[in-house]
Amino acid sequence: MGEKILVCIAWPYAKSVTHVGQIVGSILPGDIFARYNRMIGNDVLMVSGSDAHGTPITVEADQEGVEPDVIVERYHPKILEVWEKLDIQWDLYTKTTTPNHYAVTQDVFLKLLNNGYLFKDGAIAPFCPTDNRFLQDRYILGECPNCHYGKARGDQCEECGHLLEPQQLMNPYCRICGSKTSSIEFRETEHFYFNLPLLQDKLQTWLNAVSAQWRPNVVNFAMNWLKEGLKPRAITRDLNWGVPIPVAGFENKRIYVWFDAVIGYLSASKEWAQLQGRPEAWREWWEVTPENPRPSRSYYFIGKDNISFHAIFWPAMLIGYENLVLAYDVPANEFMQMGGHKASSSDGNVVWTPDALARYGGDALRYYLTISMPETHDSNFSYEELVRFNNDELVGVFGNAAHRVLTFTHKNYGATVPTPGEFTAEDKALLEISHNVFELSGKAIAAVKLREGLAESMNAARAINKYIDEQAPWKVMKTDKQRAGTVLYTVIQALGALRITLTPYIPAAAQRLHELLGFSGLVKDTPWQFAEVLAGQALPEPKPLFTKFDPPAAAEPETAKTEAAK
RNA sequence: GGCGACGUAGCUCAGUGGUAGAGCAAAGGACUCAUAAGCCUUCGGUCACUGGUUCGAAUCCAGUCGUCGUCACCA
Repeated sequence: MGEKILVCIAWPYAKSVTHVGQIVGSILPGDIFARYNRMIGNDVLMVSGSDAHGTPITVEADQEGVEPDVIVERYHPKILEVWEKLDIQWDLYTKTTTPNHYAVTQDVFLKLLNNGYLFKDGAIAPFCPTDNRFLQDRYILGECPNCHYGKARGDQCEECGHLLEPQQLMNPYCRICGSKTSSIEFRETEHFYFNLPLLQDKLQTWLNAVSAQWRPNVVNFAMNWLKEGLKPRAITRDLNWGVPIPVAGFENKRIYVWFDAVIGYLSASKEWAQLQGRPEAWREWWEVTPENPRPSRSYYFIGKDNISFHAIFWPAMLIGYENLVLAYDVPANEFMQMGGHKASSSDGNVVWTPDALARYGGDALRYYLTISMPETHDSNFSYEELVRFNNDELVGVFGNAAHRVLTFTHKNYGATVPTPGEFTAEDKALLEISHNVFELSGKAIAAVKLREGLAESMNAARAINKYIDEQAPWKVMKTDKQRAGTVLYTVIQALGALRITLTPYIPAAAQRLHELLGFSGLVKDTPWQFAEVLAGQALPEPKPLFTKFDPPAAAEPETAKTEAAK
């Protein structure tokens, strides 16, 4: 058995069906990485789920006049459908409303409390007498003291961008009841704080040791945060939606979402273990012991907005809990813009994943999103580019290489893999490429350079087309059928290699090629290594691997705003 | 405003001290097995700008401009 690999993927809000920016930023890179690791024989546990406790969900629930759980239960099943169509191979995709997650969150809370990392402190918070509840900053509106915009929020004025404290707002009022007659009060309340300064040194030591290979934006961001000095951070709120606080006197408060969401990685691992019928199995990935100081390599696939939570707060929580494995790498991606502008679901400037899937399917979407993955800087989504990459590269380069050879073999060699004769230098060169692509692409994927890993396979596909043109088996066959058969055999070996190396990227297409080459079983369970396609192996009737698409109509908007999809 | 990442051919991007690269787009050519796909050739860049270090800078340093993120109640 190989190494234990823990693939943790950022938890999407359960208030939409996910947009392609979320897919390209964390879901897809995690899936590609996990699939590769399974194929090289590593023992992968890949988990995530829907985050139910985010503020946007309570805002939406308040607007609709329903319980937050109604919003969650509306979207969670739709999200599961998206994973199905996108071929995301989870070990478990759960949600933060499970009893298990509540229990694990409370356990972490109590452990940190007992270990001395939490403390209580008073705070002054805005309170609405009409609704009889404390208000979060963004539930308060008022006049901005800076630009005098009338609907500034308690945390920030959207008009001038000024960061605000609720007390600074002029004529503040409650966003829920809208009452301007009963003025907002500022009442005393009490909360638990996570004493991050106590963990500063241990965090620094850990980061210094582990981050040498991390992406520069992640390392610099985290290091800078530590350099400025950590401050205690409140982890409870005056809310009624979230994980209850397991301490007497705090019945009307909840653990705040940023604290419980990251615990999801641990709670999901435990839930997975229970579902396996091996409730202790999660320890194999998580539990640090003297004999096993690094039970697994854990990777956190997130967007750049999430670096502080995964490179600072969550590691601090794990250190405070003791004996749980810390991140091995946090390969945060930059953002994918939409039509040249920042993606924003509130502005409608997003492409919903189900829309993109309905139009072009999983292969084309996965391929395009990988090609344009924002690994080093922001990228940009457009349907036009998606169609172009599908037509030029999937259809034209890879699909064509497979189809031209398989149809030719089918017509002229009795639908079996021809028996090769002597190999020429050119044959050996292509066979060498077919062997090397495993190491070249694998090395890139292992280093989480996923675009590069895909490029290695596509370079091999280009080499196939070049070789076919140079060898011209349709010409050679007229005088030397044995020689032309050797050429076809050679190309089929190269296709056999690509059906494996492309599996993490476009699993459905790779499976189709697997079958077109006469194999049974699942290519995703095939080891990541060269395997000969044996001479004499029967080949089924060839079919094109991919479908060509018409370019999208020019007038068509780049971002769909279908209410139904959301 | 502070901090960080990024800014390279029309487009998407690689390249972190030694004579500027790939794919696509564009132009031309040879071929015909293939979803008129594929192959070959050509065209195309004062590497955001200014200054500095160096024998030598896309690459290191400083500043400027632009994009994005973050700054502790968005996650």
